Amino acid sequence: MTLYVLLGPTAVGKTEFALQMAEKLGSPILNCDSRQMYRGMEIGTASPTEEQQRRVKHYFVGTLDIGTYYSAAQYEQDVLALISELSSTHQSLLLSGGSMMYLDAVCNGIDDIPTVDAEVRETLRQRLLSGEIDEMRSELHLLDPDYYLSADTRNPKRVVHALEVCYTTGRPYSSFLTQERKPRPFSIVKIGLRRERQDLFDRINRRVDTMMEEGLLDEARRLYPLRHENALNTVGYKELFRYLDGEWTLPFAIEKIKKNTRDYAKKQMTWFAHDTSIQWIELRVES
RNA sequence: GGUGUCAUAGCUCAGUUGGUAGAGCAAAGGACUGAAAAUCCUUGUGUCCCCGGUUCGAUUCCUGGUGACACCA
Repeated sequence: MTLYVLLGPTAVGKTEFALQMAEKLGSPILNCDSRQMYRGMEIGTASPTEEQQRRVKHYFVGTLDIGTYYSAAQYEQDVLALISELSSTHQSLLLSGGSMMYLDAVCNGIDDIPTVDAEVRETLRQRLLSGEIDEMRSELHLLDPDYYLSADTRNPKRVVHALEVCYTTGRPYSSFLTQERKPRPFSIVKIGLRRERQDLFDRINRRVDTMMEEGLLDEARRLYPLRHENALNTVGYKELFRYLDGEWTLPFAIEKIKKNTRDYAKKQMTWFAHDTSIQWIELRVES
């Protein structure tokens, strides 16, 4: 069995390319976009349409309720389980998406770290909110000096997560990090889509305008009551929430969506650039 | 045609009482092991519109151009 992994920055044109590829391979599409997995965010995440989903069977699209906890590690398990099930009837399978860490979890595996205790998580979250980051940094320095040295301790998320693991397990966070690559019972072929930067940025800007025409603002209004859920800390929604809160004007929020999407695309390209196993396909400007 | 104001980074502008300049936005580079479309870090040399003058030294002051805008005819 061969797993084809189609990846690339947001708005590069993965969805349509994946459909054609899936039809050729006779494979369903295993989605690897962390935000398209949530139900109710179809416009803002440029999810495959119902029509596209009729063309090819999709997995991991709109399967989660907003507010459901999900992670790259869970995704790894779910995808591996599905692949093992489908591999009895398929020679080739197609995974497509741009969520870097999720892709990495499927292709290389992610270390087995115990699930963080919900109470510990909440306590640390509160402490962070009340400005105790310096104390938390000191605690991490004490509990896991190795990790403290190598980690970016200016990034609160890194400090918090490492501490979460230290407190729930009673062991240093770094003791769970093996750097080992997990073997897979199938071969992996990675195909990357890319475009000239200006072309990609033009597509992003245009796509945001199209989303607005398709009713992104209404979608955001509908989701507004859930705005504090992590799934909605997402480009396209977080900016419109600030408009709805009266902090930003609508044109300003739209410019921010475009800018943040461009930044996201850059971040994806930086990540993918290190992966020498990717075979790149250069897409050209469409008229 | 006359008078006035302005001309500085890709854009909008600040500033230098004369010692060659800095913000915002845009842009660029990077990190990443469990909510990652998240989170975090780094990056500002540009004929200071052009020619000449004064000066040890001009982007800054002066003459003359050119362009933009405003007002008056």
